[in-house]
Amino acid sequence: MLSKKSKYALKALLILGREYGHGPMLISDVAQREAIPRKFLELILLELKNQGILQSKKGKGGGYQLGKPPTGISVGQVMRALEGPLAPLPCVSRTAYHRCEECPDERTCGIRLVMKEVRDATARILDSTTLADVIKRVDVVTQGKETLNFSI
Amino acid sequence: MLSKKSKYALKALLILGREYGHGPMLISDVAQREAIPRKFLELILLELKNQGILQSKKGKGGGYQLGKPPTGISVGQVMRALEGPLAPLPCVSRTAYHRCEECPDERTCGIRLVMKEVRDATARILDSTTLADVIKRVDVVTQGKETLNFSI
DNA sequence: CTTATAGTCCATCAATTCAATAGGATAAAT
DNA sequence: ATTTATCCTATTGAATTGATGGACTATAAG
Repeated sequence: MLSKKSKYALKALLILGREYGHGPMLISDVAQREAIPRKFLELILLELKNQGILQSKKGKGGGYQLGKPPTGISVGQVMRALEGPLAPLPCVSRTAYHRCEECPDERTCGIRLVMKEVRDATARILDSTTLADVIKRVDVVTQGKETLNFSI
Repeated sequence: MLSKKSKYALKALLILGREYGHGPMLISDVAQREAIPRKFLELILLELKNQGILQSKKGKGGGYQLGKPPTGISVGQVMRALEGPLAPLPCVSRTAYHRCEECPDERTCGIRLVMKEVRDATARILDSTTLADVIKRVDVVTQGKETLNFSI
């Protein structure tokens, strides 16, 4: 299950993605808009900044903004930054491989064979989906919904 | 990351899968073969039994065996039995759907859109892979390895 | 019917992780 | 200098994870 931390992070990044190009945004504003505990969000955004995903500015007129355009930040990148490797086993991670201590022979481990497939499928999706993609898809759905409401 | 519980469970089930048709096997034997803490494995096998995946017999000549042939037990089924839904969000689970409390509108949630893809991809793999499939794949690899060693 | 065998069940444990909060330090703008 | 806002460290309570101990129950064999 996705942690609240990651959920909050993605929500925040989607907001900052929509705001991209309009200067920095306050933690408090993001927190309020998404009903995220302010102090908790502070930690999350700080971490994302230290991972190079966000930029920040202190003092008046300060706040947070994306470090790159939303087309350049993938969901996979965000989740790895906060939760570590996407892979269900360390021995099938591409970005953070290390062997399972208890595994006598990696090549003949059946669990590994299956989990490798899962990790590849997951990475294929999350690494190819950018914040911009998500925003666009939400807009399409939202648009569709509103049109539907109007037509009633 | 896969919990040790699930890892132990799958290892045990793969052993029991190979042994299928030869009567019950002792917890202690399974534990020893895979270097799993005996008491911990006891809990796991009991849970798998209560979930209908395993059968047990008490007393002398007793032990555990698969409740169905290894072709009839999928990895997805095992993981759901022990860890709950495969889905990264409750709102994208098919087998255990319930909405995210904090989500104002499910239809327009971008995170949901992405995570639904992940859950579908994961479920497609894990639900279509049976214990028998895993065993067979391991045998193919093992066979290949041994042949390779012989040919040197 | 007694005994050895082997799973069942309950309770507890330490260590870690998760979610959240608190408060002072630091940097920047007016 | 003061206000604003992020930065950083520490702490907390609750839940989860991984593991262990011991008493109880069912069964087969003698």
